[in-house]
Amino acid sequence: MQDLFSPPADEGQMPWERIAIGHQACVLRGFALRWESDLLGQVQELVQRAPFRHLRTPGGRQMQVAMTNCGDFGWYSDQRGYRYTATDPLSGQPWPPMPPAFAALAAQAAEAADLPPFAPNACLINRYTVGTRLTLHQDEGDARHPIVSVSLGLPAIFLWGGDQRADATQKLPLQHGDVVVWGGVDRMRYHGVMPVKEGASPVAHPLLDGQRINLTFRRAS
DNA sequence: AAGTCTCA
DNA sequence: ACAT
Repeated sequence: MQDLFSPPADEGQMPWERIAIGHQACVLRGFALRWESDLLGQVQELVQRAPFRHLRTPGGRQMQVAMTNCGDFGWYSDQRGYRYTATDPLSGQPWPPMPPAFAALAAQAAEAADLPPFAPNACLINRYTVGTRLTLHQDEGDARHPIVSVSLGLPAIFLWGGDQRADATQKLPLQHGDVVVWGGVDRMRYHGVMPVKEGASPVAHPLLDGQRINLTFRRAS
């Protein structure tokens, strides 16, 4: 078993690139590639304990993105509103614990983004099938800590907006292994995902067959 | 408004 | 623009 907190031996073969998208926000292209095997294996196990499901927004609409969580808290939404829960309302059981490799990736991404030490206690796992989108929104949770967002599988166009919903948006192409980090003054910026287009999966894996999987790390409180 | 529809 |  490999030490999850040490870089793999072939780290030099997996370069990444940092692109600024704000004062305290950036895209880390390819940053998650060296965790690919761990991430996919762990997500498969997590989903058996806490399956993907379509949540309802307070407006009563069903979300296109299917979601589940791991960690001490999970993001949840229903007609009563958004909140973080310690247990999965579907099972009544605590959300599955956050795998050490997840926490390590999130911490190292925040460090690579020149943000203060980050220890997430919530990981939202999103599944986008072809045609699925996510409209502009702000991430809840403790805004003193950043958001780390990991893209796996099909590519997507990330919408990166401002502090107001009506602010102009940039379209950022995200590929398998890319990580977006936003904190500090950029923590509450609106963001979303354009409808995911059909395509060939960049990696042969059941989880990524015709799908995009996104991991979003944060501190709920 | 973490959604969907309609119009220009 | 619109609703729960």
